[in-house]
Amino acid sequence: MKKKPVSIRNIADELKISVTTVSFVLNGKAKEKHISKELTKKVLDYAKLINYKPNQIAQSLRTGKSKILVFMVEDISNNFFAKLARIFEDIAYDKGYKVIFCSNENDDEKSNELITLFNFRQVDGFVIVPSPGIKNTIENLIKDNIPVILLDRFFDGLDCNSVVIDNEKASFDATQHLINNQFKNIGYVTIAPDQTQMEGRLSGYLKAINENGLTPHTLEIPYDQVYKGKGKEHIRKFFDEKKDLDAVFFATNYLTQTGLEIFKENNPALINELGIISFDDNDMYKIYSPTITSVSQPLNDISTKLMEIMLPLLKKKDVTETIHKVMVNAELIVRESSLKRE
Amino acid sequence: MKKKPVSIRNIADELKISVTTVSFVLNGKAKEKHISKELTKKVLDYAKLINYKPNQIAQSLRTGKSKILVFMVEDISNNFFAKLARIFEDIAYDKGYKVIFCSNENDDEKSNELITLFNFRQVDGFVIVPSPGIKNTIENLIKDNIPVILLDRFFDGLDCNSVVIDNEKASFDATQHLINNQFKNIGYVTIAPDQTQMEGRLSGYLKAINENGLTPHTLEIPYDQVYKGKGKEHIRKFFDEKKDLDAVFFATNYLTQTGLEIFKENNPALINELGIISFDDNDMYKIYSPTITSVSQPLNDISTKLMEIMLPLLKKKDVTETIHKVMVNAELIVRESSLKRE
DNA sequence: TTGTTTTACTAAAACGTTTTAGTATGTTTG
DNA sequence: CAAACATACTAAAACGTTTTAGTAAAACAA
Repeated sequence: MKKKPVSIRNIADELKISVTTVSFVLNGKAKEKHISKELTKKVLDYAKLINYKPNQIAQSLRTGKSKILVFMVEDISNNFFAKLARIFEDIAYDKGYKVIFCSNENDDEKSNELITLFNFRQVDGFVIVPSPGIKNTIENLIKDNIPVILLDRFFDGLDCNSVVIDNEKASFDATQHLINNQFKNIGYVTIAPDQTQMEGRLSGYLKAINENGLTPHTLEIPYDQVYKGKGKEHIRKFFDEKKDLDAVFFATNYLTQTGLEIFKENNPALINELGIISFDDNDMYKIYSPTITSVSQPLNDISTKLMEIMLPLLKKKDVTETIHKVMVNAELIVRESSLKRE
Repeated sequence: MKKKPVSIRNIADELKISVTTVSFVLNGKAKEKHISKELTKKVLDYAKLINYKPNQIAQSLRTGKSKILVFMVEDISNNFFAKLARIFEDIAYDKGYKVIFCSNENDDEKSNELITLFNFRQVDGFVIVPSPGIKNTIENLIKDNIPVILLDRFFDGLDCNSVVIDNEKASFDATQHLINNQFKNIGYVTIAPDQTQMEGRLSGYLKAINENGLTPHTLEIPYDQVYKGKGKEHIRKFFDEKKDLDAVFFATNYLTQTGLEIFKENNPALINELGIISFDDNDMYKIYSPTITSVSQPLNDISTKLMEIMLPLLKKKDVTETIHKVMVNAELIVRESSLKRE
């Protein structure tokens, strides 16, 4: 049966000293607390011998720190978030933190529910890909002095740490790249741009289109339509109506996949003429026919940045002391689909 | 600044009763402990009013239960595992459990490290996709009476709960399907079959080949080669040497992607003649050209089964009382790549 | 009336730590 | 030679629960 793990008490009893002393030694405060070298060594040796590991729960209760971080994304099974999570996980474990992942489906109610749940269960910090309507909840977290970093998108007018990519620039560059490759009628398919990341992507596209004196062709699909699986119909209709498009820029990975599905069904030949760029990369894009050009977010940089901000934040008494708003650059991975082909 | 959350003590003080009474009421033991209806109602109402949420850490310390489950897979950013995780997460939260995901990279050392870490941090249960050499560690967990369910693969001769698919059947059916479609020289590309799931897949293939009087053509890539990125070279060499193959069955998702990459580079036309089946589905397979036939694992069934086994296990005093070894059937999703095309 | 049972509640211990506020020595210092 | 300080350690409280082992009063039984 389950054997009881050794406690600090066992060590104290065995060595006939107090738990206080053992605790001091184990926490590296031997010097500061004037514990003699010999005793310190004895404690350390014995602790090692019996393979003592502190009970994290007891530690948490006493210190108020759980050593747990929450990493809340839209959908953990989405390739982009999964990859991010994987890297974040590695760094966190290294630093002695556990990570709880969860998916909010970009839904406010679910977001609020999860945040409340975890906040009451005393997690130490949050990384959050926020759904559109939780500005208030985030504000309250900050008021409660809980470390929060927003990821992928943020709220205008809210002073909160964030790590995002420069969506406007990435989108501008991608669009300009299509234009440089002789595409003239470039469509843009997006979900409703009511969040900062989508707003940035749209304005980057429009800026490039305008600067080059071209005409914009945009399709904005309401978010609920996408989740109801109606996205495909909208996109199909868009292409039916815009017969003269020679290129299309999909603002998310999911939209690209839906778009490719439609091309395959309706007009397989088209795919080899049309210029195509996808926001967010996918392992399969490099082996598709044609290979698909994509805007790739630097996953490693993002995760590393998140931790660089989070770790000092966890130590602070006042999380509003310094706010970091980090913007990293995405990379355009040029493949066949964005080049004029004969 | 951070306001202290309300505790059971606040309720007791406010209502001028003991914490014991409050605790009883809050735990639904009012009846059993003879707390009067009126007082019970008063407590409940007041708790609701001040939005009391118990401190989980204190509960954990007292009860020895953390309400945390560990879900350890090979790589959480792998589509198959990510999807599984997502479903498991949902069910777990529903039941009041949090889930910590982690990736062991199919490496024994990393597996052992993570299991030790979490075991000492008193998690309530494990779902583990085991790396090849941790039979012993798993055995020890069971001896310590910790709930464990193995996922995707298991160990021969170890009495441990497990949820796996019927790999042999799935693989046999897939191979037979190729044969039924007039393919005669069917190659099989796998990583080293030293784990039960790979063993099953290989033997299913061989069985179908033998029953039909065909010749097997197998490539077994050692695991370390794959992780070193040498997988591609092995596969390329295999196809160079086996010019007469008319079909190929890839035993994992990753191998399929590598294979497609090679076809694309070496002989793009081939891909439209060759019979191709992939073990494990991918969102992109249905929009590839040709669409790729795959063996798809029933993610929902698997996650549901895991929870069905886990929940009662968490209540038991003796986890070896009943062992569940569940085998679910995979589904062959037939697409263009496995049909003879002209 | 006395004893037993039931009802309605509570005091205090326990979980395993950390930390505050000590004590009892020995060593300097003026 | 007393006062101050440094050294080496410890008792006990605290974190917020759950649970055991009660108690006091009311109800019932003989």
